[in-house]
Amino acid sequence: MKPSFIVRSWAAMIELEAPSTAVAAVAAKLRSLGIDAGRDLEPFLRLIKVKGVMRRGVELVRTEASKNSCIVLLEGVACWSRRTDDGRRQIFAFHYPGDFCDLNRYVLPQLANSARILAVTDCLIGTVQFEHIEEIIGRLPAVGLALWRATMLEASIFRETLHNSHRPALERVAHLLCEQLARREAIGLSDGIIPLTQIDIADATALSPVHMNRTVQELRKLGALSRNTRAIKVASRERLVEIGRFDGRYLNMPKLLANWKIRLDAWLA
Amino acid sequence: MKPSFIVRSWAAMIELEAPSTAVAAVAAKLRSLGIDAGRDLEPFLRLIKVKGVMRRGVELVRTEASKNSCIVLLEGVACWSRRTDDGRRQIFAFHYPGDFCDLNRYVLPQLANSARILAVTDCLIGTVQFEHIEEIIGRLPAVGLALWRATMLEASIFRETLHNSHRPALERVAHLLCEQLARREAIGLSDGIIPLTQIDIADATALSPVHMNRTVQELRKLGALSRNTRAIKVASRERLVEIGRFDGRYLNMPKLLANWKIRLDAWLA
DNA sequence: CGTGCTGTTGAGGACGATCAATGACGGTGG
DNA sequence: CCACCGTCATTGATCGTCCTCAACAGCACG
Repeated sequence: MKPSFIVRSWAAMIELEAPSTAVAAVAAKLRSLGIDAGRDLEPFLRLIKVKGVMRRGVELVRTEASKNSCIVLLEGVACWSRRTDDGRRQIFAFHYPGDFCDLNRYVLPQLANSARILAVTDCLIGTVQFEHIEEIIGRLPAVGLALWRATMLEASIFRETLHNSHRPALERVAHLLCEQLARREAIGLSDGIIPLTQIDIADATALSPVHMNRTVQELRKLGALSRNTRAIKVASRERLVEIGRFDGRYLNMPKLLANWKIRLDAWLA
Repeated sequence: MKPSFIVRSWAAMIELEAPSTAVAAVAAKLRSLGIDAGRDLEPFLRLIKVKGVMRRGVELVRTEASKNSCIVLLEGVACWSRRTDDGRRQIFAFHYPGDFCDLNRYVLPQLANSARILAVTDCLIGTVQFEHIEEIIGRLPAVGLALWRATMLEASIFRETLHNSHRPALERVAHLLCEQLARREAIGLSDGIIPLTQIDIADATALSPVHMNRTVQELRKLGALSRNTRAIKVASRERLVEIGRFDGRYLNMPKLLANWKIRLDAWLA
């Protein structure tokens, strides 16, 4: 990620040289939440201030000055994590461009807890002031509902993760990778590469790195992941969906998933 | 639960003979979400229609007629569950009086999925029409924010459950019981009895009933649960909190938890 | 050209699942 | 009142998935 477009100005995002992919990702996300592209989208985009690049591994700290704002991821991958009792890192969910990383703080600030937002890769982030959110919700109620939906979608992902987390390692990892693949495709990242280390995935599935590695090898052997690279690259989406018994409807992206083969069992029972 | 107070009328809840404990529970819940008791509370309570008693084990079905409404639990215990691939029941969360069981359907109806609301004990339920929610949110924005908070609180519980679900059985069960205890105390149920079967708890912790039983026995041996009854009865809250390393701040009940001994580690790190 | 992180492999051990059987309790109907 | 039945609780034995420890290889980085 070249830092050429980093601007710390407080001017509006769309007036800046924020990468077009970032703007597109945020717009795609908002549209999927029901924001009217013609009327409400632009006013909201104008609230996003580009903050800058955060290096991989650092916490997306909220400085004292920006305590009353929340973070929008513009480029890269972040995660919502916490330390477990034994000092391990647990990853609740990954964030992709267009995601609001800590919108929960707007709704329940007193709950601000031990969770941390970490940059999993180098990240470009923006912020939105709480007061601006409050103002636009009052002015455009549809935006309020869209933000509510954004948090509900996150809850839906938590639920699915919870469901997934008590399944055997192979299915578990396959399912997680399916989700990441779908969410990346939803914002135009369709190269099939999932830019996470095996350790990242281990922390997100609560598997040991060792067993994670064996599981990845198994997925490669089964033809779901590519064998030609150290990176996590999906070789066969169908295979992965099948292994993970992935039913992506919890992600609220009907159009995208129309192209996917999806299990129907649970919905017909 | 005597059916004497069952009224299927559409008159407002507080004008009915809904048990006072139910009204108190709903009111307590709403107040904890930031509803102004003097101004916004009563208008909201008036929207709740008492529906009737559901027997233990049945699904809290939404009839066609009430498709556009959501369920408020008034008495008893319900759960949000799903069938796993192998036919097992998985419980995501329990519901107590005052909880909105499916408010998510109001926000993201298209996501209405394979999840089911089941009565874990006999339940008294009420409903609120979506149109009434929409109306009151428009009129009293504070109610809208409170409902958003309600869904966020649920998400917070999911997150904690996710965190908890990768710990050893003993801690896991102790933590779950702590949560149920706290949530019951919050609505005035302070007898220390948790009206769940070991099978219910097994389904909520993804443990086998056999191992669940051994864990319960261990908790009894450790003095956390009472040995004098078949029921799950807490003998020592302190012991249970200690074993489960329970930090209840994710529940958003600061006043209640002031009496609890709570771990501070994660918050100071 | 080391230094650190990530990926990879082997061996042993633990936690919890599974199978199977029995006991205890509550409700139902004769 | 008692016999019956279903659900829940309890116990023992075996087995499997995944963790842990330990060591090493490969790649990226300064």
